[in-house]
Parts: sequence; C-alpha cells; structure tokens
Amino acid sequence: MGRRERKKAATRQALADAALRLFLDRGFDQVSVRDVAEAADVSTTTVFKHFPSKEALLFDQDSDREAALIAAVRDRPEGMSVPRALREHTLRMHPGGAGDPEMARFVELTESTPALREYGRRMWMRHEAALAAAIAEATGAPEDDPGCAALAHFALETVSFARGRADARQAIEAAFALLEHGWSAAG
Amino acid sequence: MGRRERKKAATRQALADAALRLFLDRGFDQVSVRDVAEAADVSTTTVFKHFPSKEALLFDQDSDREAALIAAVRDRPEGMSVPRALREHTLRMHPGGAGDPEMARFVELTESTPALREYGRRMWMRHEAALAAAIAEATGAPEDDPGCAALAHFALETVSFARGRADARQAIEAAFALLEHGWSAAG
DNA sequence: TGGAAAAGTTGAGTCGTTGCACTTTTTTAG
DNA sequence: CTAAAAAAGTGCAACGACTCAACTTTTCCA
Repeated sequence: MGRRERKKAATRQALADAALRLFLDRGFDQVSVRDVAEAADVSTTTVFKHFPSKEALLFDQDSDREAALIAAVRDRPEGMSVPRALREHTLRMHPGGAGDPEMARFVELTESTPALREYGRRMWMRHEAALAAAIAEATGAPEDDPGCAALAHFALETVSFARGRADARQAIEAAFALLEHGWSAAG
Repeated sequence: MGRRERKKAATRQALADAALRLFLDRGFDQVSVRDVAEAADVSTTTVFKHFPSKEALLFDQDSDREAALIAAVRDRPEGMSVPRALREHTLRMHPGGAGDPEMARFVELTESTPALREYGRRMWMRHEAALAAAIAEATGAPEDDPGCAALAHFALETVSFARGRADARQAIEAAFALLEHGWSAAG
C-alpha cells in the first residue's frame, strides 16, 4: 500500500474518530460538519470527499453485519426454520443491556436522532436482496421468489418495528411469530 | 369561518397548487422553494409558515387515507380475515394502470425522487398506531397487543416492499400470503 | 375606535452540500 | 532520469433549505 493510500486512510479515520467523539459529546444536531472538519484539521470539502453525507460519518463499518446475517440463515442448526434462525439472530444483535458502554451510547445516539434513525434503517434495509437470495438458496426456491423477498424485507424491518416500543424483546418475538405461523394461526 | 382563516387557507392552497404544478413540470429537485414562493406571490419565509418542509408541499391531504385504511378493517365483509381485507385495500389503492393521468404523474414523481419516496413512506407509516388499534378492536385483542401492532406495521410496509419490484401485484400478494398463513405453511 | 394578536415581509444568518480552481502526488513517456 | 500529463487531495466561494429576530400590515373583538 503506497504512502498516498495510507494518508487517505489516516485522514478518513481521523474524521470518523473526531465525528464519533463530537457527536457523543454534544449530540448530532449540535455538531456541524465544519466542527468535525476543524477537529480533524481539514476543510469541510474534504469531509465530503471521504463520506457521502454527515450521517455517513457515523456508519462507517457495515460490511460484517451483512455477512453475519447471511451466516445466521446458512449455518443455522439442523431442523431450525429460517424465520426462527432470523429471530435468534435479531435477538442476539439487540442491545439487551449487555455490551460495552461505548456501544450503548452509540445506540442511544442513533435512536434518539431522527436523521440517524432514518439513515441507519436505510443502510440496514440494503441487505434485503442479499438476505432474500440466502433464504432462497436455503430453501431451494427460485432466486427471485417474492415470498423469500417478503420474508427478508419483514425480518429486516423487525428492528425498526421494535424500536421505540416499551418491550422491544416482546415486539421482536411477536413479529417473528407472525412471520412464522401467520395471522390465521395466532389471531 | 372568518375572513382571516379564509385568506390563510387561500394562500396555503395557492402554495400547494403552484408547487404541484412546478414539480410535475420540472421535477422536484429542479424547483427551489423560492420558485414556489414567487409563483404564489409570497416570500420564501411565508412558505415555511404554512408547510414544515419542501416535501410537505406535495403531501397536503393525508387524513382521508387513514380513514379509508381503518374502514377497510372495520367494515370488512362478514367472515373475511383482517389480513385479507388489508390485502384487498392495498391492491385497490395501487395504481395498476387505472386512475386519472394526473394521479399517475404524481405517483411517478414521488417514486422517482428519493427525498419524496422517503417522506411519503414516513407519512404512510404514521398510521401504524391507528391501524394497530383498529385491528385490536376488530379481533377483541388488548389495545396494545404486539401481534396486532406487528401486523399493522408489516401491512403498511408492504407498499414499500412492492415499490421498485418488477411485478408489484405479485409482490403484494406474496407479502400478504406470508402474513396470513406464515412461512411454515408456504415455505 | 383602539389596540391585541395573527399573517406576512424582510434581511441576515446557519448548515449541508457541491462546482470550480489550485496544489500535490503519482504515473507515464521521451 | 526527467518532464509532462493524469489523478487525487484540498480549499474557497456559492447554492438551496431552513431559522430567527425585528417590523409592517391586516383582522378580530371589546
């Protein structure tokens, strides 16, 4: 890796670090892109050469989440249904009081700021196509089967549904119960 | 209603009309709020006294859609399940080639502009709580039943799911089949 | 008729974001 | 090895959405 790419990665990291620190400190809306740029000692234009938007400064590493999602479907235990595997994965990912306090503050920040909620949801829903393909592969359905796509969409949407609800765990379980057995079985 | 409120409503209507005309003409991003204000012969700040954002200029009448949604659940034919009633309503609302050409152009505009897609979805999902309450009432469940809320969320989300898909009708039907009978029955 | 309150205007300003121009680095050609 | 061209990084100025504070006009009502 040449010196150029090393420097580029360094400023990118400096921007992401400064942004995270400032956002956690003062709140997303109370920090301007100019503030982040000054904290990293670059101009505001440079920020947008590295990140497509202000929100993107926070959501920098997103590739491993998709891999874990696909793996939850593909490597599920013998005999476990796809919706159940997705339910387990969703509950496992959910910050049920565990995890380091830094991560807890991050989650609290993203959930309390509308712009970040929206952006985070859009990033998350981008995995719909990949998840649908994984489900289709796991069940032998055609690759563009609408039923698999629907399950993928709703399974991902579950975290948005649970957000802001009093009992998030209960909401997730109710949503996946609906997806697994249908309304006619429960209602 | 006094002259004061009448005038207020008049300028509001003039703004919405001018905005619709200009947006359909040139496209959302090619029209500035200033343009809309000048077309309605007011200042730009006055626009934001009437509408909270540029996008809101397009989505002005939204109360009857919620009423129709609730009615579709409450007044469904004897013996028809709630998910099926919602499916019928969704298909009925969908612009499957019918409808006046003005409405078709409106839909085409909102679906081709990212900012409008997002805004429209948020407006639509605001009806979740009301729909969940209607479902709970129709089935005798407790008012804050998570299962009813999940069905409401997913039923509303169906239009976002179908958007951008090759066969929207097929997507809607697959989604509601999943909600009605569950994955275990179909997959 | 005399104001209190609301609507509208104005102008300056903030913030996210983007062209355009400039500098620096890397690559390529002679 | 060096000069020039291609590429990448950087910054200034600007645009558009949106806000705030002060002020003028209009409408309401006592």
